Amino acid sequence: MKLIIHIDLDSFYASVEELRHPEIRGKPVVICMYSGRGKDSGAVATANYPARKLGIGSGMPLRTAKARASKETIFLPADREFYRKVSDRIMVIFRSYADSFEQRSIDEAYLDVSSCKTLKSAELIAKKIKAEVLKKEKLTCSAGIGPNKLVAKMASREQKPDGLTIVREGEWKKFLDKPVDKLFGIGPKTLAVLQKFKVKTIRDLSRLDKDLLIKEFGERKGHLFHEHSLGRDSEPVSELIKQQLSRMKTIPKDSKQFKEIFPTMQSMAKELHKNVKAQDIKFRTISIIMINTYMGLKTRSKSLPKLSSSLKDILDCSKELLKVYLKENPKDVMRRVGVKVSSLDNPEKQKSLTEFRK
DNA sequence: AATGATACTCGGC
DNA sequence: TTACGGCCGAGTATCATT
Repeated sequence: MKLIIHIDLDSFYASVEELRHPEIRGKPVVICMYSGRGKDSGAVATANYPARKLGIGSGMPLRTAKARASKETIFLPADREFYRKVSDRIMVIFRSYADSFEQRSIDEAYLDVSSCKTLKSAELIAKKIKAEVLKKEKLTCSAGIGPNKLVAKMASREQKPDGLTIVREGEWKKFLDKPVDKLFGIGPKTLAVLQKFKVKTIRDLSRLDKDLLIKEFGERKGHLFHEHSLGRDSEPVSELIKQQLSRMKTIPKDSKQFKEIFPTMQSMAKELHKNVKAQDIKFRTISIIMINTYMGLKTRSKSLPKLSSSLKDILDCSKELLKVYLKENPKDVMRRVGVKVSSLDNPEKQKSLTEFRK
């Protein structure tokens, strides 16, 4: 029998800041991503629980968050390099308890612990992990245990913060009455389509004809939505190999002129290249990403004849792509721009290839 | 028919 | 003009090449 643990850190960024600045502990704390345009331009990355009580949440424009804030609410800029270091140490702990391991994001991971055989011993592992993270890093996490990744993930969301929720095989029915957009993978776009078919709950989705789902969402997604609505998931827990790296930034002011846009793109290319070097990655495809004033996303990309790791390739290519784009779309006014490398060949990939051969 | 390149959508944190 | 970050990965459509 499969036994999967999903575990994530509770309001991670905010919790880390509360540790660094003991004087703000217990107050509402909002971690922000600033765009650099004026002092209230940006969005909320994480809000701690006292801030959530005020109605402040992730993804919210800073304006809105400030309007809802109390006098004592603390706003801090996100310091992702620092959070990354804390995360790396915690992931080492998580990994040490797993047969196989999959880090999903900076604060979240799946652990396959099937070798424990019993639910009881899986529960013990989860408790041990939580205790070790609390002792070593003074942070709490919420964990879910289930027979597959989907159920484990849904379970971990049940009790937060500092929760531990077990969902046994056959207990999926607990989730059936929840609104369908609580199902992992269903966002606003999918919800809008499902509403046409009067689907409100996960149960409604499970009763919808599978062929209809495939017709609406395509083969792969349709199948997945059907399986997920029934609490089924056959995805293995396995190390993710990096597919792409990118950097983006809001430009100082909206513009359609190359000379005002390119400097930001250039500095993103340099930042990106630092990461490429640090991780010893080679790439073949270079893309530019642009978001215009209507928040529409545009991308243009080009593949090189062979793998590269040079900054010059990134710079030359992005410069050319931007020039061509602006020439072809002279009316498009840009707000944010970024650079991405993909079609990677990195050391992780080499490792898994060797694994495969033996 | 398979593969690759490109542009775009969606969802999550 | 009253509106918003910076990432990540998976998937789809379409076209070109082989």
